[in-house]
Amino acid sequence: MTREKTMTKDKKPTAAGPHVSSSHRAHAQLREQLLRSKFLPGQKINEVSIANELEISRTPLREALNRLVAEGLLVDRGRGFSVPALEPKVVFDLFEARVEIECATVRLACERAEDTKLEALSDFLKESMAESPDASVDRLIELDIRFHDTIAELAGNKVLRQTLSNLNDRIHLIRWIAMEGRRERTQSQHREILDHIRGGDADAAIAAMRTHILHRNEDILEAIKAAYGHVYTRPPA
Amino acid sequence: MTREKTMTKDKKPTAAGPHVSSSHRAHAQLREQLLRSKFLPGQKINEVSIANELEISRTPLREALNRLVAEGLLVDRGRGFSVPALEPKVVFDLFEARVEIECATVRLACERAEDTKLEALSDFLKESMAESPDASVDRLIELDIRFHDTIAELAGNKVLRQTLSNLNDRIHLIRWIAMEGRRERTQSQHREILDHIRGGDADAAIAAMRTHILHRNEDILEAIKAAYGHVYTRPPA
DNA sequence: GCAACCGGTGGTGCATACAATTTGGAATAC
DNA sequence: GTATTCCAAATTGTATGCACCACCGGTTGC
Repeated sequence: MTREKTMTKDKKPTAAGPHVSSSHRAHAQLREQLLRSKFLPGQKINEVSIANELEISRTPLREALNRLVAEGLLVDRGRGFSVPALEPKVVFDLFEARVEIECATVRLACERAEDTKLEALSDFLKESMAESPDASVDRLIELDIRFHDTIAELAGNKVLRQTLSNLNDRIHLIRWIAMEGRRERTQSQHREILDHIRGGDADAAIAAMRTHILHRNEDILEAIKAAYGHVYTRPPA
Repeated sequence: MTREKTMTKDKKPTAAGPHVSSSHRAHAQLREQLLRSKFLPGQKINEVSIANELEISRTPLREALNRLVAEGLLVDRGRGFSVPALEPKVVFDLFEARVEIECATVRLACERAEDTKLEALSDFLKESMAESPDASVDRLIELDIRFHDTIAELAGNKVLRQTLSNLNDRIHLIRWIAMEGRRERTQSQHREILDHIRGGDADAAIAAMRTHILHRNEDILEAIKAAYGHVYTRPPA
């Protein structure tokens, strides 16, 4: 340990906010790192090293790890934790679940979305399209997430929105991989979906959403393969 | 504390199995108690008293609590945990999410269910109907859960199945309340849904499922009210 | 050479200690 | 009687210590 034996007051070195607990920070940071694939699929989690890195003790760290397990971002191995492996069947299931819930969500959004919010979303899409040609993949994913999350918000169901958010976290890497080579398609499909919502044509919106989301098993499998290639050739950073 | 200061070996007093960790047991037991409404909605969780009751220390207990928070069975209050309140809007959202996902699931089950499994489910329903007239509400809920979970199993998507399981946990009390006075209806509706699945008529199966699940806001609101009445007049046991 | 022991080392699961903060209530003032 | 202040007890968040266990390299026996 590089820290003093007993610390008096140093809860949140970064800023002087209203105090965020160590376990909450650990949860947020680890979630971020997992989305960014800082850890390899299937890799075992070493609590001591991560605790040192985050400069906290193992107790709050383990609380964060337990939450991440419940969220499906980590796996409980009976003794210790690990990063979920990229099993094709599981990834299929995740994408299938996402498609179904996302479709139900656009349908609800068609019924409930207020016009002003739809206009705001339209504006957002316009800006996204202007920016997208030379944006980084990270940025594209960010825009993509924002679009879908906004629709979930318009649907007005927090449970569905939260569920989708969780599913998206769990397939973040695959979505990231698949985003390359789909920059254009993504944006125009978003436009199409939104237009159907604005037109109140739920069936068309659902159909567009269904084709928009990665759904063919071959596509998903290809993305999984590319993900392995990406993850195992990345600089250790 | 009633226990000795240092304990040597007493991990699982009940049996001599392959050792289940304290936090896992705590998670399972607390989940059970939460489903059975041992704690009132909105009630604060006292870690010390529960730790004593479960005869474990606060460390594994808090790990279990953190998992339950991620599962939506508890709420994080910044300082400490509490049981979610019975807010109508949230309950609506939970039921709506359940309906949507359950419908998507029957559709998949229609496409994928093997005939032998469908026969088994049919047999199960037959037994249920024989038993149901004089079964306890607990038993009825158990049968109900089993029916729906089997359909999710037939759909062959573990993520959807797990998601449904979680949603059902979170509305367990309301379902329990609503079950009274629906004993007959429930069974015949199950029969109807299954028959549609066997007939391969996805649309009919979905329609039946939609009407089967509590979906009218008035019905849900009424169940919420009854739940309050039930919960606040229960013997402390 | 290979299999079976075995000492040690790293890592996890859990109990406990402790500081900080909140809560409850008694004592006091008005 | 009500409001206020202040102290003690209760409660949470986190660090630390320890016991147990899995793994691993080496040594021994065959």
